[in-house]
Amino acid sequence: MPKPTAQAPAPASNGRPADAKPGKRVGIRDVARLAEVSVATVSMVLNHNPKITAATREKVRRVMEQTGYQPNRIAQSLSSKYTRMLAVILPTVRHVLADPYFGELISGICDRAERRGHKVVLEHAKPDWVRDRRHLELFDRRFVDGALCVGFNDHHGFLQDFGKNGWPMLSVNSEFPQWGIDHVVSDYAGGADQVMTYLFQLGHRKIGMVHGAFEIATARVVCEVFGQRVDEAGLGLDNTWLEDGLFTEVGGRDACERLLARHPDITAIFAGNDKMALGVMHQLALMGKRVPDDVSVVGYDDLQHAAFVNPALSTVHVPLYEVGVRAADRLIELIRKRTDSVSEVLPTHLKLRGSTAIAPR
Amino acid sequence: MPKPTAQAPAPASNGRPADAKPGKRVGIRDVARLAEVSVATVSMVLNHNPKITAATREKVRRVMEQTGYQPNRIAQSLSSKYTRMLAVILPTVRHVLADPYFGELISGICDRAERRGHKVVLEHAKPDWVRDRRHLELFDRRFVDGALCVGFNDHHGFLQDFGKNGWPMLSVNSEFPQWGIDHVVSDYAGGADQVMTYLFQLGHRKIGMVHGAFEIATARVVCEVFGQRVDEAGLGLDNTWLEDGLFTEVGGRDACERLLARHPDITAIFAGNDKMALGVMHQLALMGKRVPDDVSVVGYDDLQHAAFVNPALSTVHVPLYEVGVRAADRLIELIRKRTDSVSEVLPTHLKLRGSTAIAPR
DNA sequence: CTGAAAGCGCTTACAG
DNA sequence: CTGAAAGCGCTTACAG
Repeated sequence: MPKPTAQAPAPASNGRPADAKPGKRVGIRDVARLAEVSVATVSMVLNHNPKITAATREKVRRVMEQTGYQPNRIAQSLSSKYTRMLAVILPTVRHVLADPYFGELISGICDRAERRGHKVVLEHAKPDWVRDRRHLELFDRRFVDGALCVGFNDHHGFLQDFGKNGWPMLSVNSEFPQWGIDHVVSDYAGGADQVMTYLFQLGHRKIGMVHGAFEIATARVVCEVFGQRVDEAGLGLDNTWLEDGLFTEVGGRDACERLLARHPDITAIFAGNDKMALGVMHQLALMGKRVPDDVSVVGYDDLQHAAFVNPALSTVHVPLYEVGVRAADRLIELIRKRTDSVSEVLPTHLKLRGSTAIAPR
Repeated sequence: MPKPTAQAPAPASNGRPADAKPGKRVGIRDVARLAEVSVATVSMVLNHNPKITAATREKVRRVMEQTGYQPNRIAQSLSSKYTRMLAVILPTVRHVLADPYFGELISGICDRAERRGHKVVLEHAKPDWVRDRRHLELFDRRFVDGALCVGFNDHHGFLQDFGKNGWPMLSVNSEFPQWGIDHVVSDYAGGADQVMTYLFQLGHRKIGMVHGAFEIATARVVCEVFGQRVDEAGLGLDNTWLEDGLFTEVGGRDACERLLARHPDITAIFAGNDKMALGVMHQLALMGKRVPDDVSVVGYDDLQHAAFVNPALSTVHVPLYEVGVRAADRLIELIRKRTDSVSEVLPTHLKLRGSTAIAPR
């Protein structure tokens, strides 16, 4: 195995210029001295203050480069208003971090935060964490400038605490109209509407809905759209065509079983997320129903996985990564007071694959 | 929907005591004044300095409680040596954050870090991030006190930079003997050994190995154990019984196909991780082989998922969450100089489920 | 056991 | 356009 070369010529990028006192990191005053300007000037160069001449700026820049100077961000934060840190707060669901839904959102958040010079700290909102008001401590003790909350529901009343205390917080891909919380979400109603239009076009009239928990606003929205479209079409489908699938594979499977027991003539099932849709497909296979020949299945989310099942799942594409990106952007604007309220909706669209077909007969 | 009560009696935990100047947060000097001690004393109470009398401590504590005082951690960090932040550095693999392997590790890290008063910041080691030496900036600019690296391999030479600069860093569940990097890992050799012993006991003699990439030390180790045990047993299995499965489902599937094309009489397949094992099982089903009647399959990792496939996967349990916990613990010790070198190995053990059985014939 | 003072390394008015 | 000085909110020797 090739041994790595022990030492590259090593530029002064380790923070110790040849001409600095040994054992001492180079600070802003070293740079000022070497560049023959004041520390205020160096600071202004650092902060892209337009008052500085191009010439001075270059002179200072050169010294910073030569000395490998890196501003101490702790000192910067103490003097300035910002920490340039964002918190991502997650609920304590087992394996949140192993869930592609969260993975996509967080990836988007991290990438954009990084690009805009912010770091991301991860927090789990455990019951005692909230009880001890650690969520406020995040701001009170100046850990972060803002927070992004992902995956919470109506039972998480603590979300209101941020706004009450004037701290920038954004809910990511879930909304809380009852609490007036800023948010960046995707268009769940629009996606559901497209699904219904599409199923009608295919001739489906006996449509079941497997929904997620109603404490989640977006789940309610999807159900409302379902109910509305079904009523408008005069299909006469009552509540027995809706089942709670708990947002899980197993829940979806069981919901499907109940649905078919009641309505063996069902020709299409709309699931509130892809996980439940996979559970539904699993159950249909067990019951000897072919997808899509006998029953069409539509999911919601468009997780990576959904394209690789058999048949590939028709679903609503939710731009999770992009939602994360926009959320980071908007939170930073909120922090800088470039805006004082965020309510952004990103479009969703139908992703047609193999699990849907014309209604039988 | 029940409206949340608008306002609880609200203790002074919002950081603004009734008797403080309005608009000003309570600081250490306010506490000192109200408690009739010096700021030094308050600071010492804050830091559990044993020199402080119980009486004084209580007096100060009471004032802190009444005023809702929270120390500004930016100021604390500037004055002290520590930021109490840890970085978790991840490779740029698409969907790292949606991978249960990483999810478990990171959960362990976050939980323990939190318990020990540390926050976790997430970093993606993109090529240009490393090129711009942002990994060193993490320390140079005092973002964190230490770093935990997860999921890297022999191509990631930048891992050596931390040690060269004296920054605390730990590799989590991967090791780099060639670079002498501190690590907390699980016992891959031991697990592989148990698998081989078990397969021999079941009477298997024609055993195939689907391994992961060799730039990962643990993958090499598993293969070495496989080769060694097979040689010791005098089975005469050459390299044609090994196939690279790329650590993915699809890779495992393809590797299985190649293996069976060459050795149709194979009775057991050992896969280097669960993902590949699932791919193997998938392929076996396609080829009309029954698991475990015709071919036994063993995985490695024991991801949540492995217990829920059909038949449930026999695999090596890797205590990922616990590895994360220990890594956080040891890193903090490294930071506090309680130790100066970490090389910890957590035990693995066989988890027997339905995918293994006595060799046919 | 406690206090007065210096200092951590920056930014930000305020002068010039 | 640049500089001298105060200040951010703590901790840490150093006296007493």
